[in-house]
Amino acid sequence: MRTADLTGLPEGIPEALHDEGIEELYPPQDEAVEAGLTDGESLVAAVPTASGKTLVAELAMLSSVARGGKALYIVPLRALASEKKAEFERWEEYGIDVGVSTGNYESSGEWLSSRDIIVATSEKVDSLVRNNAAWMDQLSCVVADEVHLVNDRHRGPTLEVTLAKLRQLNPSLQVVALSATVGNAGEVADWLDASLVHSDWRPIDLKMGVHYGNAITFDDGSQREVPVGKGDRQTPALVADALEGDGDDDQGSSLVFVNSRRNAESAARRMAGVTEQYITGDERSELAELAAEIRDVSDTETSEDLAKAVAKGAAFHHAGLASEHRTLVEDAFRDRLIKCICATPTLAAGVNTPSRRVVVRDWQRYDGDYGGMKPLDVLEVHQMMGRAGRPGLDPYGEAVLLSKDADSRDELFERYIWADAEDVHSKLAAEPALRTHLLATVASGFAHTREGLLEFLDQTLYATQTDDPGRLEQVTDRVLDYLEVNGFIEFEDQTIRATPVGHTVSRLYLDPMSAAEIIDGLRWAADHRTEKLRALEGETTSTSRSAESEPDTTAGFQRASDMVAAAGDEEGGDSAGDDSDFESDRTYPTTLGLYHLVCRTPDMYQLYLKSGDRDTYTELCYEREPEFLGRVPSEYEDVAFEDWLSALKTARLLEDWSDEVDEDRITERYGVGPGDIRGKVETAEWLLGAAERLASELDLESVYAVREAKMRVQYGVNEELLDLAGVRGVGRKRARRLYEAGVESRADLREAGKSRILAALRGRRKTAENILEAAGRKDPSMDEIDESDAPDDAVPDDTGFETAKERSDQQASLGDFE
DNA sequence: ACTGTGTTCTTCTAGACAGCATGTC
DNA sequence: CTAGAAGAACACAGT
Repeated sequence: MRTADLTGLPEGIPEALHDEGIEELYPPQDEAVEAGLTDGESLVAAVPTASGKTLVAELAMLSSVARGGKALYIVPLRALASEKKAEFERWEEYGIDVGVSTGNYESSGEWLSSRDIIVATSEKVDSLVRNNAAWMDQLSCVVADEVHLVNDRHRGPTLEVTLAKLRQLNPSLQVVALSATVGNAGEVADWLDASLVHSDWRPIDLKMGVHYGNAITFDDGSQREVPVGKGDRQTPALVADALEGDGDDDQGSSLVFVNSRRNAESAARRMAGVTEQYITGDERSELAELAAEIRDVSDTETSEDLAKAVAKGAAFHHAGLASEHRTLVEDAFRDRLIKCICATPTLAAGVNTPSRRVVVRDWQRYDGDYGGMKPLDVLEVHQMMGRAGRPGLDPYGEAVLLSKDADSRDELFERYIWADAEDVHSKLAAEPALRTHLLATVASGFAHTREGLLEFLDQTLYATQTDDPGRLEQVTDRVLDYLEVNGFIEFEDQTIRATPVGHTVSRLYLDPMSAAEIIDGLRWAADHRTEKLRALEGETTSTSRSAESEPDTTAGFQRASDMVAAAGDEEGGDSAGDDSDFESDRTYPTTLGLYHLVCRTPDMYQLYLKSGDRDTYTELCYEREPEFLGRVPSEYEDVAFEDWLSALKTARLLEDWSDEVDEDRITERYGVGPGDIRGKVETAEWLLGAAERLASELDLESVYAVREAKMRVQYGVNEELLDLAGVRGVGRKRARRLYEAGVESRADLREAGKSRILAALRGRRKTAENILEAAGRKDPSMDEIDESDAPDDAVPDDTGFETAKERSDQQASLGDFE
């Protein structure tokens, strides 16, 4: 079918498609339209990546909007949300408004109700449903991208439940599910009452093969000679070969998939030696600029290593990178500046980065539960291989697996090249999944009885797949029991109701188990407050940081210790008995205690204990025993002790971060990348926010301590900098510099001498002006201000509460400010 | 003394969603 | 039982 003949789309769109060069629909797209895609019919499209799935989605959404509806596009990753948004925004000139909603980003401007197309992650959609977002019932079309993720143990159930809820809200909803080619796409289609388009067609040919000896053998029987130099260097040979091209061909980029971060980094280092020989003079200087940008992102070893590789035209890519790093690398690869990326599976599922050649170097990955190296799923390998072939650049894409002997070559053909992808299976019956979703289902009124819940669950993929409905019932009963025991729901005859806390937990998007842990911890703290404060007071260890000085901080910001008197006659303080008048300047619970509390929650992904860590953190555990909220498990008897230590390690990372320890040092100390720090901090921020909310709802005096802990991770600063760091344009480093220069608060920013401020900001006039403006200064202009006019006493020594060591720590961390 | 090469031993392991509420003198 | 690569540490031979 020709795009010009499409009907039911908003005016001008068929012509616009034509102008984009899309004159004819691809066969699978054609099939989709035949199946009623533009008439509001539901559809499951199981087709390879890059075979025009997005257009299928667009046709459905646009026609739905043309009929006066509203469309939702569900993505699995935040990064994909912004990618899709950018793509859909080209319809804005035809009157289509696009909005995004993810945890960390929401479209500016009008509220989402006014948008025609909304892009969101599945969790965000779930959350919006829980919070009864106003526009939910206006939806007429929902697109679920990468629907095969229902197979995912952790995140699959969310997608599944969310789709079920959306369909229950609007039974005539058009559901368009986009999936990779999976074994049982038909089952998914049955579940969604949708027709199925199943196809292996792709616009660019994909040749899959195995490299063994001195040649690649492809699935079409052809061979390509790729001699390997001595020393078993298959990957470099393949990367070099792709760059040689076929003469008239364009230089070919390569994507190399490996199974660990370390392997990605070391492979990139080696590939840099190859790509280096194929870059032109112009490219070299562009790459040098890019390398400088990368160094700018973060001042860590990871960043430095990446910059070094990039300068030579190669890069690595994994979740330890800061997201800015990832974007820089992905963009430069798409612009053909970077010739080779060595990546962990992040890249296979992430944003679109097509490549001439894909090398799947490692097809096994360590799996602790499995007990060794586990072969990757066919689906996963297919997704990696599907990245081969750049539209408009390559005549075909090549995906190559590596083997060292003839046997494994045959095995690889068998296992991955000739094989169909596995079936997807709902993971909904797992207890952790049901814990959250049953509570949410009750709390947001989708069901009020046990039978109602089971009826609702009957609309999920799990129900269409299972032949043992009893199992779901069993787990449901166990979970309901758990939820009742923990006070999140209550039974009244046959009806189930969410308690007020239950409602809050559901809306906060917490795993009920996390909420229970947090509530227990905070209550425990209330009960043991005096006793623990005494213990802490008796100590003179180096941990007394939070016991200092007057808070000259934000208005309305109260110390927990200020609350003691007020709390004296309240419930929370009572259990401490007659001791409630115990005086202390110390904040309780401490930040470490709170960080540990949220770190041992199932919503936090903990750091691994490496060799030696066990001893280090066991020692730390005894040292700071009074700070922990709840009983400390026994080192010798408790199996949970390991986990508890991992949580402690994670909590320590957060403590370092909020003690202004330099990023570089943190990455080194904990063996993580800059991206990991950001991730942990973000999660902690969210969980502490939730804890704050719970504490205030349960009338626990620890709200203020929790709030302080949250703000300190959020900005990554000590308490005295909280006010400054709240100013836009002032981060942890600038805040510390300003403070050291005697500018200690937002008010000081408005009043202090400009030359002093300018000097503290290293003479950056523009940033100084922006900051002053953000702080609300009337005359932010830095014209004619000379930083050298700053008075000599620019660094008043009023930070006496710090130990000498901490101080030098901080200064070391500031030395590299830039 | 320095350097290159081979051998053994230790170490370590992918990814990433979510709340809330907006600001100022 | 259901791992294997990287890199450090070490040993040794050649110059």
